[in-house]
Amino acid sequence: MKLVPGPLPPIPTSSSMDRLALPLPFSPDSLFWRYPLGFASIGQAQQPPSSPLFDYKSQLPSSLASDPRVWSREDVVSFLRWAEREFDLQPIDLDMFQMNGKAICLLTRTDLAERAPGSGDVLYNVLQILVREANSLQRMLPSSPVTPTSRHPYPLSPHSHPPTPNWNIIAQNADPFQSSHAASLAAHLMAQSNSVTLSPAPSVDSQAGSPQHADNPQTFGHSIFSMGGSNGSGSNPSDSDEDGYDKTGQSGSPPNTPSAYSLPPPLPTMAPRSPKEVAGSPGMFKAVGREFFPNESPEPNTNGRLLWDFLQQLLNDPAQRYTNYIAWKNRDTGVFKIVDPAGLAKLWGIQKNHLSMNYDKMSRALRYYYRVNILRKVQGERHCYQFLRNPNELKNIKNISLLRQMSPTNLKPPAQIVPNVTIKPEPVEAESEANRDDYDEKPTDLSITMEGPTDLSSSSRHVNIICSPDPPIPPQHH
DNA sequence: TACCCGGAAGGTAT
DNA sequence: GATACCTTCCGGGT
Repeated sequence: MKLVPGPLPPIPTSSSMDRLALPLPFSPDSLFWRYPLGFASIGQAQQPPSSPLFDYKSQLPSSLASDPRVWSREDVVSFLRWAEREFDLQPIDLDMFQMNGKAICLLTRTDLAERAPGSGDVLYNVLQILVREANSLQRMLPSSPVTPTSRHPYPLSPHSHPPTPNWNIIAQNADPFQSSHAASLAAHLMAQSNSVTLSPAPSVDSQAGSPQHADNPQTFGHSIFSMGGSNGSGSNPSDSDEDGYDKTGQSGSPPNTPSAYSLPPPLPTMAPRSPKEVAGSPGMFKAVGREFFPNESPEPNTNGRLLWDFLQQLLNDPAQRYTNYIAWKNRDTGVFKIVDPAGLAKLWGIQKNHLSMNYDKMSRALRYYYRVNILRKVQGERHCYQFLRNPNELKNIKNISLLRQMSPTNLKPPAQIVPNVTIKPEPVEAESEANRDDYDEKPTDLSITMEGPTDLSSSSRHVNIICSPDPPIPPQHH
């Protein structure tokens, strides 16, 4: 029986963080992926390395990396079993910890206590110490121009390491995002790192064979949102750990390969939008892009930086981890509902590095789409919108503004292809029918040849659609 | 109060 | 510099 690690300075917590940590698809993983500096360093970055490189680290199973944030799901299990033994903890329900190291590190003390009654504090403290030590070591590494955008599976050894961000700056000029700890964390880190760049998604193939994909067969590291939701259903943030890199810091994949973040396979990556996003990591995105999104892809890559594409990615997440935020009401007709407007806006804000994003602003962007016939509002239903364009079509239209002169294609594919995602909070069957009618009332361009699956909105399915230009129609708005 | 709308101005990237 | 695509702010309506 070891001494239980003593309490550490608490990291900021809030109900939002708690929410983030567990029930929401917006899992902590994404934050680490995007802001891999590590939350534990926030506010502590200026501190000297904390505890004496504590014993636990040396006593950890040899298979475990020193930095718990790089642990895979299996590593987490190993750690928990080790902790059980080491600290004579009550048996831990491993099912409650179907997550990778990054995810478990983001759990609050309360979260851990809930998942491991009687042991949460111990686990929390051990993890915090490990994280802190890892941070300390990394701070001591020479800084590099590499943007913190990249993930940091760096080995803790100072002798071999991939590019390392300057950890010292993390705590400076913090400008907390008020609404939630997660957002605060994002704000902190983004303010320091300018790194909100979404990593490219590994190819589906790259994910194959990974045991963690059982519940999430298609992972693609994508946006922050694509990370496994820690909703208890086994989000698999750990995917990235095995697939994106190995723990030695060597990998065929770029270090920031977030394979843990799952979004539909052909989903585009979020390309850096600003030079500063890539300034620190020359070649990073190019390399990644080449790896995961080879040029042979016939599909224009919108990279998830466009709102409609972003929404599509969330809607079409194979694991349906974002249905707490946005979900199809009728996938066939392109009708979806924003289940959590504020949360979705937050995600979008993080995606775009606009931390003050809210639903009001995001909805303004959605209304912008009215003009170009990408979206329309489902009348009478709050937070319900309808895609008027197939995503493939959109991606193949170089100039979206041209859509102003094009009527919606109004695809209405056979309904049997893709099961609709039902919105959990409220039954929508009747609404779906209503929406279908609503959909039908629009002038419909049927001059479309569809081959293969006729999923209107699934960007994860390659639907070859030949769209003939539609006769101009009067703008629906304006 | 929240949602919804759309004008206007501005920012950033291409 | 032009353009696209928002972002931000706002006044107003429901």
